Amino acid sequence: MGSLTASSDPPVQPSLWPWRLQIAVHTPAHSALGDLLDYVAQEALPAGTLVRVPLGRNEVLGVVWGCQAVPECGPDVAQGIDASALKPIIAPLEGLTPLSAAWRDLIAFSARYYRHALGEVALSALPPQLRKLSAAQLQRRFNRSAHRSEKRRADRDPAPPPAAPAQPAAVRVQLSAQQADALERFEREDGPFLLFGATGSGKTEVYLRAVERLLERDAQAQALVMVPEINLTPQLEARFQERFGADAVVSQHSGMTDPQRLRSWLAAHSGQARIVLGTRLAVFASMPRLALIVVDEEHDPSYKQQDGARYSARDLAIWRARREGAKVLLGSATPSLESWHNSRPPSTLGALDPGGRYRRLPMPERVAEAAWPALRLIDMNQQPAHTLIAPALLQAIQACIGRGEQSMALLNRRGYAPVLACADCNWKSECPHCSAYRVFHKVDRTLRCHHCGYTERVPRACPQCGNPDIAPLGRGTERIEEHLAQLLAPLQRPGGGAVRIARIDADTTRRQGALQSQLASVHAGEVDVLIGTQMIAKGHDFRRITLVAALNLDGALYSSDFRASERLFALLMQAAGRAGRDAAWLAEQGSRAQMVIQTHHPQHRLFAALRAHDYPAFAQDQLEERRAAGMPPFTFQALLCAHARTQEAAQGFLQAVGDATQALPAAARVTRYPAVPMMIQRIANIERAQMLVESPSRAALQAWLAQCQPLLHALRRAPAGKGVIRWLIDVDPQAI
DNA sequence: AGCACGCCGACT
DNA sequence: GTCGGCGTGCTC
Repeated sequence: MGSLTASSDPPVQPSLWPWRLQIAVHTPAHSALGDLLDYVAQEALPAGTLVRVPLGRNEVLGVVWGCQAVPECGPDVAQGIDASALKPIIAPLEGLTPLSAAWRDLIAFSARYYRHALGEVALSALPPQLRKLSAAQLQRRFNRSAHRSEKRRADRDPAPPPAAPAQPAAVRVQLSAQQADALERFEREDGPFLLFGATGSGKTEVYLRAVERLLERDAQAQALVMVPEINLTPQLEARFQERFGADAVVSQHSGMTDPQRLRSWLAAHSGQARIVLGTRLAVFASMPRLALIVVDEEHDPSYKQQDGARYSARDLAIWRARREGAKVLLGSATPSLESWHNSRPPSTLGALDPGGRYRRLPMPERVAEAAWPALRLIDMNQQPAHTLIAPALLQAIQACIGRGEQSMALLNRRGYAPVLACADCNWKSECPHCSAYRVFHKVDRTLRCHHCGYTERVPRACPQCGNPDIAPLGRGTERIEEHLAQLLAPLQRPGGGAVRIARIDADTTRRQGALQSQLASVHAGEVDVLIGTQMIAKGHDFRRITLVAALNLDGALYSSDFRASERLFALLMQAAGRAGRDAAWLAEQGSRAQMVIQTHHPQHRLFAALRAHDYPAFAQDQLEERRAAGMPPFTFQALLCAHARTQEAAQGFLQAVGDATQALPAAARVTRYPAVPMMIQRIANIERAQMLVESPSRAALQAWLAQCQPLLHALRRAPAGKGVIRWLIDVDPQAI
């Protein structure tokens, strides 16, 4: 290991090297390694420097977090580690500005708040190639990207950075009064802001103008714009590039190739990219001159990372904006109840309530007089059992087709049917590895487990009793597609020819670019009826759809998940927004957009609020319920989860941890519930259990979690941890 | 997380 | 007789 010393001076024992560094490397919280590992170096390195270091038998990437001269740090900085055993670093990555203190603070906060190891958060926030490539390969990439930006600068000659709008002002749409208002308040007041804008009210234009003014005002400022899903980045990217030029905008999301990600990361890190567009992972983008963060569709659950390092990109965006003195703008037609509550005006909760910390910017009207669709509920209790599509809905679809208009049907399951069952012996298509049914996919005649991926061909007869009569139960997108095709087969389109039905869901869009091309064919009018999952309700601007139908989204209404109705309302509002976007065209057609919902609970208050497109009424209702029941946002939650060989081991471990926490000083203000199996108890033969903890005080919950973590490590080693594979903590869980 | 070491089943 | 399964332990 001494062979890598940089100079040719007589060799000095590494243990005598004058600098000691604390370095974050990729070690997850459950690995029981400390947050920072100590190394020695011959030269001082500033915090934020990326370095290669030896770890075990490997060479890994690390981020310098601290650096002291050895005489100053004393003998016991690395507790329990013999100072002479410290290894020397291999080398810093040359040609890269160190990561800023603000970036490191964001990482440190995220690690602390979500109870992850610092290094795990830091290293997973960096582009993968930084970790994977050798030093020489990286050097080449750095040089190339520096070269590119230099060339670009030279080309643009004489050229200050690309702040000037690429699009002439005359072409730009005029702002509506409410857009101008919102923008003016955004400029004048301090944030965070919640842009509460109806679907079609022109939120995107407000984002564009906010970014534009920022870039005009400050020749170096950078803006971060986040969207919930990869699918939504291309269209947004197109709009931003049209406005600001292709060079100014880069994207960051997990659908990009590794080289693309490295390039865009470097462009943002160097300050050369003025605008970063991305999904939740972009919240960690290194942006030295960050001045504005936009979180579009802030209510979307996708902002919460659900596996690995769990974090809420929306909440981190708020924190980051405050730390960096940037403005932050959350936008939604159906804000999360948290954000709605945080933006409440003073005194909604009583005379002493000072109101929320956010400013609410309302934009209630849709632009260009896009009308709201008329809402029609179909009571499925009045229909024969197992009706897939009620006659009234079918007639509406037929009428639509007759007028040459498009319709769209939403349901929440892909595949043909969620279960296959034997009528005789009660066999069901359970997954052998998970506590879930395998879904019947008719297209390729398979049974597929949507949790572990286990796939088999559909058996010819019941595997249990040999009965050949096995039947699908319930409905998925494939089945509705087939059913509608049968129902509509006799019908001719106005121009002649059969009705054209298309299906869009995770199965039809698996291929790269498949979604884009399918959407394009809908736009081109090559489709009469579109069937799909929630995917088609999000953000896509269908101009010619006049009928939106929700077939079976009911389950959410009386679900055990207290957030289910909030999500359903958002989905239905979003879906309603898909209909009748092109008002002029509608008027010309002499028709009106409509939304049809099949439901078993037509009396539910959610529908009354939806009919009036009255989100505030719905939110108030929900918030009162949540307050009475002591649920978020009036209380703060976390989940302790354990994965184990057996359910008993998983629950036993959590219970033991829970019992041990009783003695903790922080236990007083925290309510702890018993360990229970997770919603899907077993996935890929791993049993999962969880324990909910709750407190009216965020700080109390944080203190409790901080004290609990050492117990998790200790008990994992004790008899109580026998059979436990891993544990994890989920702060502010999405679903419980 | 990686990656070794280490102790038990079906194969050249 | 070995190749290889993943359980357990270690990394500054």
